[in-house]
Amino acid sequence: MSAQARSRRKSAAPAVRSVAQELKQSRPFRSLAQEALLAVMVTSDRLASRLDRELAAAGDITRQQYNVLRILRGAGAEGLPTLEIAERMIERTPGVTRLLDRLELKGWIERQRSAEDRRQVRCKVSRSGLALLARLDAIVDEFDDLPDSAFGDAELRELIRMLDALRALYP
Amino acid sequence: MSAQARSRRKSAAPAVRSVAQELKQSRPFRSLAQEALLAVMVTSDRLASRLDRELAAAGDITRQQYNVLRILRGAGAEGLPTLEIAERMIERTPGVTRLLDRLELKGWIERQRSAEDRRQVRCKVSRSGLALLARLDAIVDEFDDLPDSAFGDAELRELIRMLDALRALYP
DNA sequence: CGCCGATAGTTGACTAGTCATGCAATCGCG
DNA sequence: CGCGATTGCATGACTAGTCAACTATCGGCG
Repeated sequence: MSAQARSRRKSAAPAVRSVAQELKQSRPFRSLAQEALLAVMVTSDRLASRLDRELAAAGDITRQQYNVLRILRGAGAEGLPTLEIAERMIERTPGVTRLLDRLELKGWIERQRSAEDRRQVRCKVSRSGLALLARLDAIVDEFDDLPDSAFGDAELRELIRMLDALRALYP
Repeated sequence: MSAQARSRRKSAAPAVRSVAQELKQSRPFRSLAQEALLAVMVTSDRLASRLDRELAAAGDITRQQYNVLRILRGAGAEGLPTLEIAERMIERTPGVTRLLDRLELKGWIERQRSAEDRRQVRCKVSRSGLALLARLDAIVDEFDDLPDSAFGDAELRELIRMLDALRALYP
């Protein structure tokens, strides 16, 4: 199958810039592998900061805070203990504790020590947190689905496969 | 060309885990596009934190500090003004100023107000900074070239192309 | 029962990135 | 020439992520 299958480009094409150009890098890359790794990281940064801006504009919330709210919504009425949230975020606990502090301050979550195991702190989305999520979901969905218009399914699968394989190289 | 051309897998395969598995995510993704975006970000995080650990172990330095040192080495004996460094890092100035503060404290760079334009601060790698870089380059090169053993050139080119195209969607 | 190790979280001290502000040096234009 | 706009950084106040150390609770075992 052709490389650029169905990449319908916009009228005034937004110019596909290479990683080297984005970085104003003078010298070329040592290897294709190096360029690929850098491309992954630069692309990720761009995606993340774009989403950060949209979320901040729409709901004065950060991406990580949004993620925690979604995780908690998914967990239902009983909520989740702190460490469980940390695991799903692939992040160390201390950061999560403080992130939850901020979420609680803004009134988007509620926390209370578990009765069965008093070491645990159960966290759940508040009513206003759910309302916020409802507003934000549309924005995030639109953001997430943008590639569908420019890539075919086969291409996306290929991209995902390569990224999964790449991760497997760095355990 | 076949999808998994020459992916020589190791004997006891390191198990290719999907993004969903990494995240302990219960529900599947809404779209392939969403999965791809998440794969980019999760993979980037993994790569970055792996490299972070190796650099910290080898030279008590962070990835960003290492990047600045490399940029300055590339700039030669005259060094670069602060804002120029910031541009090449795709980062806002305040962060760079403070990063340079820390680099100077550790003795890896030297700074001084430019004579021609006294608003500028010229930064250059110190002798000890160069020595550090020499030690670290081997480590980073090895890290960067790892994918060469698992991917073919055509695959890497394809990956890079898709990531470039993806970035173009989020200007 | 009582103590000891494991588990759940919090706190402190860093690095880093972001925005808003402030200030000094330089440029440009009348 | 001089004065206002621009440029180049620095500082302050946040969010976030990391490691190390500490507290409180639970569970199991003698």
